[in-house]
Amino acid sequence: MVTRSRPARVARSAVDLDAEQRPDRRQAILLAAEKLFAQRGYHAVTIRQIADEASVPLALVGYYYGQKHELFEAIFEHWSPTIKERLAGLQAAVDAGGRELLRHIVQAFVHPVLRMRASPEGEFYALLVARELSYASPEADRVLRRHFDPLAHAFIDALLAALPQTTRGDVAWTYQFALGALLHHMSDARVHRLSLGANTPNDASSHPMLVRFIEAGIRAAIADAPARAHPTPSPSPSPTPTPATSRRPP
Amino acid sequence: MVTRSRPARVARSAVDLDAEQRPDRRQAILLAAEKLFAQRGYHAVTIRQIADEASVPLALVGYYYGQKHELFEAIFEHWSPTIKERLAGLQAAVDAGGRELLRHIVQAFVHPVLRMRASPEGEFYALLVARELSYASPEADRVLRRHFDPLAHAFIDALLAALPQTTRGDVAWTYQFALGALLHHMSDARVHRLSLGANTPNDASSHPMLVRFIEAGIRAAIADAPARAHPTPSPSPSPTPTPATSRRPP
DNA sequence: AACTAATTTGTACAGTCGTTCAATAAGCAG
DNA sequence: CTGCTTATTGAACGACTGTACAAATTAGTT
Repeated sequence: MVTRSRPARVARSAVDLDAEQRPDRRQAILLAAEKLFAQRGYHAVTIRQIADEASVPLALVGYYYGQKHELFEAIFEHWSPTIKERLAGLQAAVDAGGRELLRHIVQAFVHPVLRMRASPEGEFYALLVARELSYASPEADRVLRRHFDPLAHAFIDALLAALPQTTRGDVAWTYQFALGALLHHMSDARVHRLSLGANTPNDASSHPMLVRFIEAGIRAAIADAPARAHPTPSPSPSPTPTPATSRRPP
Repeated sequence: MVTRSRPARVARSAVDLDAEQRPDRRQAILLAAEKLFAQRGYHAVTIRQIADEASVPLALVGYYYGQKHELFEAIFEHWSPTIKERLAGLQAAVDAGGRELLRHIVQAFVHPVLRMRASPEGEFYALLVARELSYASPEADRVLRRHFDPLAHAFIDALLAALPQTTRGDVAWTYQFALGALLHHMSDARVHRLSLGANTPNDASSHPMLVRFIEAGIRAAIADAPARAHPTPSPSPSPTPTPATSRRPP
C-alpha cells in the first residue's frame, strides 16, 4: 500500500488568530486525549473515545493530529514549556544554595510536580507522565529522550555538585529512587485505603514529608557508599558512553 | 444474548498428574502472558501474540484460561505463595528486631523483590507488578486488594510498631514513598543512560543504597512530622473509616 | 460578488480483535 | 475392544480498530 499524500493537518493560523471566539476543538481533542490516556493507558483508549470525550466527530482527530502516536506525542510537546520552567527553578535553587543546597534542589524537583498535579489543567498530564512512560515502547522512549532526559541530567548535575565525594553513577541511582517516590505519589490512589481513611490522595500535608523523605534518603544512600573520589562534575567519567550494553537500539 | 455454557476449562487433574512428562503447554501460556504483559502492557498484547510466544494454537489460550482478564489474574494467583513468604520474612525481621528493627523491616521489604527481579523465573512478574498495577482498572484493583493489600497492611503495622510517636496515616505516606522507589527501581531501564553508562539496570551495588535511601527517608519523614500522639495501632483514628475497606478483616 | 483555503462531517475500507464451536486426537479405566 | 474424559486444533463469527477520503460547510480575502 502506498502512503497517500495527506491533507492539511498543520493548520495553525486560523486557530491562533480567532482564539477564544469559537470553542477551540483542536485543544478539546488534546485535553480529551490527555485525560483518557492518563486514566486508562495509551493502548486502552480508542480514537473514537477521544472524539466522544471532546464532542467532535471522529475524523477531526485525525485531521488535526494525524496518527494516534502523533497525538500522544503532541501532548508532551504541548507541555514542554513547563520543563523549561523546572530548569529555571532548579537554577534558582542552586544559586540560592548555601548550607541547605540539597533541600532546595529537592524542593525544585518536587514542588512544581505537586503543584501541577493539584491544578485542574495539569492533573492528567502528571498522571500520564507517571504511568505511561515506564514502558520501553518507541513512543515512550522518544518522549523521554526528547523532553525528560535534559531535565534529569540537570538535576543529576546539581546533585553531584551539592554532594562532594561521590560519583555520577551513585547520584544517578538516588535520582531514580527519588523519581520513583515522586511518580508513585502522583498516581497513588491507594493511600486512602492503606491508611484506613486517614490520608487523602494528594493532601498537601504529605508534601513536606516527601521532601524530607527524598532529601534524607539521598544523603544516607550517598553517605555510606564506598567513597570513590570524583569531585568534578565533568560529564565523561564513564567507561561506556551508552550504546554498549544497552538492550534497546536507538 | 445468552451466555452459553462454557466447556471444560478447569482441567487440573491430568496436568497435575503427568507433569514434567510432555511439555506443559498450560504453563507455557502463563509464562508467555507474563512476559508480554510485563513488557508491553495488558492492552497492548493480543491473545494471538501470547499463543505465538507460547508456541500453541490460539484456541488453547481460551481453553485453559477463559477470558483475557482471567489470564491476567491467573498470573498473580500463580505467584501468590511468594506473598506468604514475604509475610513470613517480615515476621522474622520483626522478631529479630532489636535496635536495628527499622532496617530489618526495610530489608524484608526490599530484598525479596530484588531477588525476584534478578531471577529468570520472577523477572517479568516483578516488571508486571511495577508497571501494570497503577491503573484504576477493575482488574488491577481486584489484584491489588486480593494479593497486595494484606502485605501492605502488614508492613504498615510493623512500621507503626517500630516508630513510636507517629500515626498510621503518616506511616502510610512513607510506605507509599518507599514502594514508589522500589517499584520504579524494578522497571528502571533509564539509569544506564542517565548515569552516562556507569550503572547497569539491576546491579547489585544499588541494593544497599536503596535500603539506606528508604530507611533514612522514612525516619526523616516521620521525625519532623507534627507529633500527634497516637502510639496505639488502634484502627479508628480517621474521620471517615472508608466504606470500601469492608472486604478486608484485619 | 467570486474565489481560495481551512474546517467539518459522514461514511467506508481493510485489517485485527476476543471469543466461540464443532471436530478430532489422545489418555485412561472398564 | 468400548466408553468417557481431557486435550488440541482449524476455522469462523461479529464487533471494533486506525485510517483515509470525498463531499459539504464555513471563514477570509479580493
